[in-house]
Amino acid sequence: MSKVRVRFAPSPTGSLHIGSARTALFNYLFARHMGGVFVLRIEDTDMKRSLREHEHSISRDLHWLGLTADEGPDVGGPWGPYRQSERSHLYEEGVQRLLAEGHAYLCFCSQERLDDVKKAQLARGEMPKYDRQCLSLSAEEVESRLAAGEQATVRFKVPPGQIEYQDMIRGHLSFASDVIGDFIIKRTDGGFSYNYAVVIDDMGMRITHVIRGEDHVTNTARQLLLFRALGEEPPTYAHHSMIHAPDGGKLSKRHGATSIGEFRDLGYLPEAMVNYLALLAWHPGDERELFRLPELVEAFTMERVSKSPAIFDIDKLNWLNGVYMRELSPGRLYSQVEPFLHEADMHLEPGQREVVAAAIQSNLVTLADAPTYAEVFTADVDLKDSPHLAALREPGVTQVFSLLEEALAQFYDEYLSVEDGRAVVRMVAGACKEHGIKGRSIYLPLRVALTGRNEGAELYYLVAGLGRSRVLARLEAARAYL
RNA sequence: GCCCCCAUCGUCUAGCGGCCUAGGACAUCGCCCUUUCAAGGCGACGGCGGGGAUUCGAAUUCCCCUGGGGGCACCA
Repeated sequence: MSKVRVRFAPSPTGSLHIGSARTALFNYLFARHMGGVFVLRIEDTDMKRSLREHEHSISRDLHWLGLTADEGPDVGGPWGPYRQSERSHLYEEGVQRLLAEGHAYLCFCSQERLDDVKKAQLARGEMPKYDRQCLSLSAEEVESRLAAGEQATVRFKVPPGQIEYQDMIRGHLSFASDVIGDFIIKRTDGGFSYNYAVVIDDMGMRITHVIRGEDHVTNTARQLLLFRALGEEPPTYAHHSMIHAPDGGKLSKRHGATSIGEFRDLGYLPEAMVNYLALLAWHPGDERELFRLPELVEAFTMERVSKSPAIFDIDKLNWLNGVYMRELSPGRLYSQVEPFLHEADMHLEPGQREVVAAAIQSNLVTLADAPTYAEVFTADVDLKDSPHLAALREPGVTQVFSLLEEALAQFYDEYLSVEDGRAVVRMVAGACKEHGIKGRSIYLPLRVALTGRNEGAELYYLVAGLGRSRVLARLEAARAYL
């Protein structure tokens, strides 16, 4: 059996959508699992809407997800070029062959006539399809109209019969070919249609498995017919379901983020995206839920891809994002979170970075939440704005403040490690116990004095991450409210 | 209108004729841990769209209905 070759074939008319990203993921997983090759092909036949800028952003997003292609416009490969816009000669060759062998014919119908025919068919309740007006044109007439400078398209002559194939996900699929009209394969502007170009490319790039969205199932019939006419063996197809919005409809901007780039900007980790997208239509067969890319490669099989559409659920993505953020070491978490802090004009001292990262780690849903939780470590606090001052008026608080000052005096560095922070708080608590000072005079009062708030990270994180001078200054300021 | 696909908790899903009193995860709620917020642990709530048929037996097979989605371009 020949080596598996799959392709992900986006058209560069926008950024990478999460639906396309999942298609790319399934292609990647199948290829890697089978020890095959993952090809990236750019479908830029529509010159009007295709932008090189979009191609780059798609590549960047794929790379961010870890879905690197083995062959493609950036890395090359033996069956290129990998942009449809650079493959015109191959398409032309095929068109000439189809024309010569009677599988295609020239059509001179105007757009207006085509629209009228379609309208009439729709009115009669028929499936709209080309009425084959130009199929019966004589060679002489074609010749003379061409000579007269008339514009023509090339249409594929759809043969009668039944089209059947085995879909890896959907099983046996069958279409009557008379429901599809003679479709255009070459446009008047000289460009080639999607359904045709795809066949020439899948053929030329030796693609063995086509894994794509369900929106392509009816295209498959056309493509299969083309393969047959060209005398080539078609690839095996697998059509996965689509991603729906929470209301069951199409996923659109009004439901929030829809592109991979947006999710990245919102502070989601690629691990979470990959894991979530995989789980959206695939199941490992056991009860595991957490999968990084290599584990997915290992476990992925097409048999376990679901047929039914899935609704995008931000809550589960959020949960996964939290899981992966909590797995990061404080240092790595800080570097992930740094751009978001800077974006919020928040700059942490080197000495406090890891402490702060550790302090806020369990609060984060996305990296973008970091400034909200880290703010307490950098912002100035004016206690007179605090609604929690009553907490300071517990017996013994003055003494507690002094005990903290004393404990802190044993350290020289401005910022303490989490461990030293813990030790300081332990010292204070121990001394308080000796002096008979109760907990309610310790924890809340200190928290309010240091932050003005009544909730937040553990006290030892605050002590360590705030830094000696800030802690001492705030205790001093808080004395005015005792 | 015509063609194709899909259908288990709110959501993602397990289930491929008896292991189902339908399992897991997210969300929700409760308890525990924590003198705070989270995180974490434990638990609760919650589902086979409807109707026929096959079978000793159906969430699982078949048919119809209903609902949802996709397609029907000189777009990809």
